[in-house]
Amino acid sequence: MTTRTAAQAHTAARIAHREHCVRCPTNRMLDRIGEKWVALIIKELSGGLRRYGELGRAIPGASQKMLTQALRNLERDGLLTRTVTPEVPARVDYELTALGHSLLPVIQAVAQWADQHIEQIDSARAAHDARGR
Amino acid sequence: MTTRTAAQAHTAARIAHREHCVRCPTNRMLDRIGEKWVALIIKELSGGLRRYGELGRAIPGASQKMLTQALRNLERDGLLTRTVTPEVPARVDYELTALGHSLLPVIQAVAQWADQHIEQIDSARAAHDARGR
DNA sequence: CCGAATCCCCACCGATACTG
DNA sequence: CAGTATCGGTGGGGATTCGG
Repeated sequence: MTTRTAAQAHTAARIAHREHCVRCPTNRMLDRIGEKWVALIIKELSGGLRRYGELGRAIPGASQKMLTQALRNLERDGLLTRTVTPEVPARVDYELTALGHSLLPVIQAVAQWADQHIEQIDSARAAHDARGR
Repeated sequence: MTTRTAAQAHTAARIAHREHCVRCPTNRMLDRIGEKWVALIIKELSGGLRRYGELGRAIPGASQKMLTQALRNLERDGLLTRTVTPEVPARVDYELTALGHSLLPVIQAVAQWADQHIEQIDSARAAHDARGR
């Protein structure tokens, strides 16, 4: 296409640039940590090795599918290990790696900030909603 | 329904419990921070007051719609202020509040961890993919 | 007991066009 | 300049069922 609108050219440039933004380490990790149930899994695993069923019971909100998916992603990224013990019934244990442990302080920093400021956020939101409508 | 399967009862219990998980401050903040473009907006705003267009140019990946949506959510939570100056052409400035500034160290902690460990994660993922298939 | 596989919905996000 | 309105595609995530 030799002819295209300015809007299209602008859109193309934005799409190209988005690749960089999305691949930036900070955003990649925020995406990963922000995934559903990931933070809870890491926190639960910080107490040591856990069986699949234990995790499921510790995090009742997660469906089996989501729990498995999150665990697989974390395993893929080298944040935890998955150990299958072929006995009957089957037994699968999950445990944080060194890399996974190194992530704990970060998550705890977020948790601490959240606990300290959640009331401010709630009241700010309430005030904003009350004024706006 | 006086009669329902054990599976249904279990599901109902999980749904009820999920309410607690989702409302936990840590997860709420992770959801908020993990939202698209939020981290980038905060980082950009850490340099001081910015106009809407400046933010748009600084974050070329975000569409107007997403940028506006994210800004409105952050304003609602009291993390930034939105100031309209009625001149021609229109001018709207965004600026972090004290609460918003207090979030900066947390985001930087995540960013720092990501920068330091992104290579480990990439190599772990590459190794995992190479083995698995 | 630990998943894999399947179906399905709707929430999110992007593109485009229009307004004050 | 700074949005709002609207439409459409996509995929995340939940329920359910089947296998080892």
